[in-house]
Amino acid sequence: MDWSAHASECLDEAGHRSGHARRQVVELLAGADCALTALEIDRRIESVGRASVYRTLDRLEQLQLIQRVDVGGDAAGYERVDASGHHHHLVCQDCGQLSPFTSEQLEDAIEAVGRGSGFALASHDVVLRGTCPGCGERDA
Amino acid sequence: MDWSAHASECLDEAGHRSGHARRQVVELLAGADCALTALEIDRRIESVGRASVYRTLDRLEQLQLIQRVDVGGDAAGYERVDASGHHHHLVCQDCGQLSPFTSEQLEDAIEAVGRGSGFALASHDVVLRGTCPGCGERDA
DNA sequence: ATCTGTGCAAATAGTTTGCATCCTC
DNA sequence: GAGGATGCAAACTATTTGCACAGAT
Repeated sequence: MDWSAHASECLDEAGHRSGHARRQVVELLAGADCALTALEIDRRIESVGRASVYRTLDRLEQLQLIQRVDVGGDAAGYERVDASGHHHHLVCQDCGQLSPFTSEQLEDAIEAVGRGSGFALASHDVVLRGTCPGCGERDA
Repeated sequence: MDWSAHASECLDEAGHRSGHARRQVVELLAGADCALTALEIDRRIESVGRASVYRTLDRLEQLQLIQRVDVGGDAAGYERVDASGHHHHLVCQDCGQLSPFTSEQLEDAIEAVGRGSGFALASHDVVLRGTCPGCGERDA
């Protein structure tokens, strides 16, 4: 089952109804490569009110079907949470492009911090900023 | 030399002048335990316009004397960059408290990701969210 | 039929900008 | 004295809320 079907099911089980706005937002997120901001989503979908985009994102986040990603810009990004894999983000300071990465070593280190801190960790974000290969070449 | 003197010096060298607002913002940040938002700073300082707070924060960030910290709330936090040490943040989802931590293992893992990605890393943020020991106890 | 989802418009919150004035160098 | 720093108020951007109505169950 793909994410969009899974998301719809979870929303239904949580007692939410399926409207036209919700379907479109879920659809878009299902096909997205990486995080999208609420405004990007709103712009890409005709005939859906901005408020509905925000409300749908809230519900999805509450159910942990999507995750908020703060990469330092003005607007918050949202991307689906895949059962398959958890990832983090590299942000290019020049072109603004967002690329995902994974690192077991990193996850291990975070887990160790959690154990040492006494906090019961629920989630975590890692954002690396720098110059991507493409932009680095251009400058050189 | 403490941070506030260092910051003033850097600002001067960058060609900025020292006014009453700048002095107060630097002073506050120098004594802060962890990140403060622009609005917190504004509220804590009488007789300084909000715009001056933002402008001073911009200049400090540009010179890398402070660092912006996004912990997921609505407002961005700012905290001084100490030569001594670089740290990250644990956020309690219940009480909202922010605590700093350091981890060499984590820094190593990040460096490794940088090498593997082709990105020239400039900076990075790590935010861990969970329940702090105090709030965990209270719930139990 | 009921009660939630939706769209619009207005309200809010954080941040930025324009401009006249003050004050540092 | 010149030019940056400051404060105020207005502008802006992202996000939230109130409300009437359409639509899902």
